[in-house]
Amino acid sequence: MGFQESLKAMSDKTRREILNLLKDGDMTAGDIAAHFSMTQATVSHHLSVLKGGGLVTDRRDGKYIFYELNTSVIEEIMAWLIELKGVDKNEK
Amino acid sequence: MGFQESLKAMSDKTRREILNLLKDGDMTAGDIAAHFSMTQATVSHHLSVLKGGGLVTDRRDGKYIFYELNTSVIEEIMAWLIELKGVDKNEK
DNA sequence: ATTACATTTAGATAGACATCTAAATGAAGG
DNA sequence: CCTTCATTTAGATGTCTATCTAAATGTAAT
Repeated sequence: MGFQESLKAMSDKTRREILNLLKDGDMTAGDIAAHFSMTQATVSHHLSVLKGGGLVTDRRDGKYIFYELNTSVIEEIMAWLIELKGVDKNEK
Repeated sequence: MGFQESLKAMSDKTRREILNLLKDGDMTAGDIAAHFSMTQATVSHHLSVLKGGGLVTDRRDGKYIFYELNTSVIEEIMAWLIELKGVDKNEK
């Protein structure tokens, strides 16, 4: 699980929408899938890509599997972007 | 040119390396290509994807074409990430 | 004009990916 | 245990993408 996988995971529209959903609190796989018009299997695939990129974690609670945003990876990406923008070259 | 294209552009390792190169100042297509072991044509393709995502701009100067980082798109992405991290749910 | 140099475009190919249907796993309740 | 519900896994398919070689474009210098 590295940068590559995290950014690949974020680069899909459906997956970004999943992240936006999760922003407001944990959700079950079923509830997440209900927000989309694609198959549950497809959404499950997207969830596993997000998990592979470290952007979400999952936990089982009885019959349900809850997904949760993992913000630490988001911070890593932000750190890279800040570094990329860098100190303005004209400032020195 | 939208979010989708910007993030897709960033989600490739080679292209991220190009962005990192450009961080330290503008470069010609040839100089950029020289940093990689792939064909100049392939690097040119990556540059056009980065351009499509608004992450770089290009300008011709005589024989050479210079590429330059465009930081405004980077800021847009950062804004989304900040929004995504959001106010900590436990804080309310 | 002709040659040389810098870069892109065209066309092809192999591998990756989003999506689907159908089958498998795993947990809870009768 | 057997059924039902929640979710994932397997296998297939069409589309997208990274890469290559070869050809085209654009610019400068002779």
